[in-house]
Amino acid sequence: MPRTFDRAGALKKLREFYRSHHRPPSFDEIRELFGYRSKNSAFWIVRRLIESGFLRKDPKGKLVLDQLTGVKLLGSVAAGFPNPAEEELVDTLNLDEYLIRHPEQTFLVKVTGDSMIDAGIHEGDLVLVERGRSPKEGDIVIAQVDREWTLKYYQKKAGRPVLVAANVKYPPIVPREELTVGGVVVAVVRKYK
Amino acid sequence: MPRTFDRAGALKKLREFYRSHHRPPSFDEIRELFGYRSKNSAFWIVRRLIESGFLRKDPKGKLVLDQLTGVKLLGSVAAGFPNPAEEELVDTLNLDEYLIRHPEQTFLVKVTGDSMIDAGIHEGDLVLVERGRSPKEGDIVIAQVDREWTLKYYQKKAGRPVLVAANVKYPPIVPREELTVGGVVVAVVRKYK
DNA sequence: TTGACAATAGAACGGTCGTTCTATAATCTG
DNA sequence: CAGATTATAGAACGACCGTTCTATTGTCAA
Repeated sequence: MPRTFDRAGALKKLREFYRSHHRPPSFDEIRELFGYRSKNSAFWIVRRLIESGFLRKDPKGKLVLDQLTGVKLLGSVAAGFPNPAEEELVDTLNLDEYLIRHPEQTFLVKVTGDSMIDAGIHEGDLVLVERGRSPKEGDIVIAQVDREWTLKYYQKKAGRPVLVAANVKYPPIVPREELTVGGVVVAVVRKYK
Repeated sequence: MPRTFDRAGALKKLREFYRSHHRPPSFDEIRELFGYRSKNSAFWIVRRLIESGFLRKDPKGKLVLDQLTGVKLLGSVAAGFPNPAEEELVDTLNLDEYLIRHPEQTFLVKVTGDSMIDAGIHEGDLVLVERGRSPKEGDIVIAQVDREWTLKYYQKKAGRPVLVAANVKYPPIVPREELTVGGVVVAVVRKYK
């Protein structure tokens, strides 16, 4: 192993392995990945990567490739456009970990209709909904109205809950009976094309 | 091991291990996870889970817990609100895998300003940008205008590229010189609170 | 060309891996 | 209660794991 070598390329290979296998590679698999004939060479690659802080090990000695599933988070648009090639990145973000706090109570729902259009939630978007959380005023909730489930702002008027659409076309809804809230919207995801 | 046992609870434990360790547990770790004193018990748990299709193994015999990092995707809102406890779920989705096709060329940028508000992209949202892709008409791009980077629709007028905001406040921009496109927006992510 | 050093190969180690086998304990059945 | 059945324990296996050691090859400078 050279003192300096292609760290980016090496990490890329490990990342790809992790992405497709959902586990870190063994040293023998690393050997194969890099085309060596001796496991020892893989050992040195890993050693160098650990020394330079790009890799680490468990208390149990297992390789940990966290941060390798994430995507680079750069600064804001207006703040000037940083070059991702250079190391000006603010952070590395795993979208699942970033958005989902309680995986067991969270699920995705596809949005139909335009009742929340002014809140920037369009038809076809996916909303991340967390169940079992009591909504606060201003939260967007998924609630049952007339046997139908819809997205609405959760508001209060004279102590009673009111469902308000983010669209002038739809009037506020004051539930007559008990209001059934399916969950609170914690995030919106829109994929183009 | 009973013929029927708490599959949901078992999977939850394995899921939690995977989430925190970023690798599948060994049989000894499974034993510990479930409070047994013999690895053999862990072996039977795994066997049952594989038999019932909740777990599988590599060609190399390693445990694969894919789909365990994801979040349940249910039907659409208007289509009625399915109960996630029941097995009516449409799919299980890993957000990273769903949104990011080319991890190396993709990065996140935080949005400032309101130039794309009518496209449902608000200040504070994160946009997933893919570099090195030539924009098609109608794509949202991150482009350089007067030394500043902004989000705009990419349009063509008389064969020449035009940048159009999704906000009547901002007039279309016809670049005088070469248009520098930093990337194409492939997704929008908004997190509440 | 020779010597020094870096990079890779290859063999060998103890440890942990997944798995199987047999033994014991717990539970059920009649 | 007896006997059968099931669940767990515990020991043992070969295979592969990460690691270390030594040998070989390759590269460069003098």
